[in-house]
Amino acid sequence: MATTDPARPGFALPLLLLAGFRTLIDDLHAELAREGHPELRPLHGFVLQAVGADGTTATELGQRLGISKQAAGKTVDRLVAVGYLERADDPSDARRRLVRVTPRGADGLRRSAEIFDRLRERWADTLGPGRVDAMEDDLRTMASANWFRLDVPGWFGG
Amino acid sequence: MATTDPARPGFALPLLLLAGFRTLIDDLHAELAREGHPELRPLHGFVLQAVGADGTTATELGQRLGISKQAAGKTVDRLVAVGYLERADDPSDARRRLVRVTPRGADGLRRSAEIFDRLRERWADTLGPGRVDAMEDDLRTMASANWFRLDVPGWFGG
DNA sequence: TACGATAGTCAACGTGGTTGACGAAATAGT
DNA sequence: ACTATTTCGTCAACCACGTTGACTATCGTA
Repeated sequence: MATTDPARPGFALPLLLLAGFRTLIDDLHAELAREGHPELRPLHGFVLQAVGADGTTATELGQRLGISKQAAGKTVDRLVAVGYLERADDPSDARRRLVRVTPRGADGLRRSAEIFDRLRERWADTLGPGRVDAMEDDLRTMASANWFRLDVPGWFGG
Repeated sequence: MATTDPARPGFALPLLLLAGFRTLIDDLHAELAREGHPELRPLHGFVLQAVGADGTTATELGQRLGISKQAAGKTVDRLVAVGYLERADDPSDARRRLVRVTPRGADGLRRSAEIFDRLRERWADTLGPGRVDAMEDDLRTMASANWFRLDVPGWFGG
């Protein structure tokens, strides 16, 4: 049974996790901007990922992201406006409007994956062998459940 | 020089850091709600912390939080409305409006610190000795800079 | 065929952020 | 002592992201 070390206050842990997340995301977008994607916002990458290679619909996207279909629809609107997503009619169901990643969106997605890999290597090189693996494993243990919930702005604000 | 392990894709790390942060904050607010503070939102705790025991002004708060004075003022308005902050005139400077934590706000702050300590102990008990310390140390190494920037909703969204 | 379920959109609203403009008060400079 | 500048707070307009409720169009089925 651990007891609270005054030098290790509990509130530091969430702050550090947030700072780590933020550092990675900021580094990603700085590099993404250099590589021709300055309009991409942190949220957008997650949305593109959730749309996936096969495309989806706004309602399904909302379910994947843990937000309402209306919110998903509005987010798709914005991504369409900046050229990362496109809409198409579904010939087999006139109610549905397919949402697909454009070539530009796919390029951003591919570069994001590469940049994240490079950033992880940088962390691994700096921290030493096994440390990033251990961090990931520990986080997987403690945070098992709520993975793909990306309603961050509304969740944090309220 | 590390190279990318297909079983350890780089994009998992930020997701796990976010999930860890989110788990802690959700657990905190679930407990806070049980202890009589159901209105407190994730952002609010950080704002109360930034106001501090001595009080501050909207402009200074904005600087501490990394947001504009106008945004800080609006956030203070909302916290005043739910009874966690109060405003008072500064007798030595008629331009300034002092922002102070109310007794209710101080209670929420104190409980938050205790709950975070308990959550950290839970993590330490589950993960084993030294693991949380190591995680904190590693995150401090990698995320050194942008600690107290709490413009999360706008940063993430855009 | 008529009806219930589903997809998408519109409208109104709340929270959190931004910039620009402005008045009032403090401070600095002549 | 009187301007000139700076600073604090606020107002207004706007954007991003989320919510709920209502509505139309379409699909699938009893």
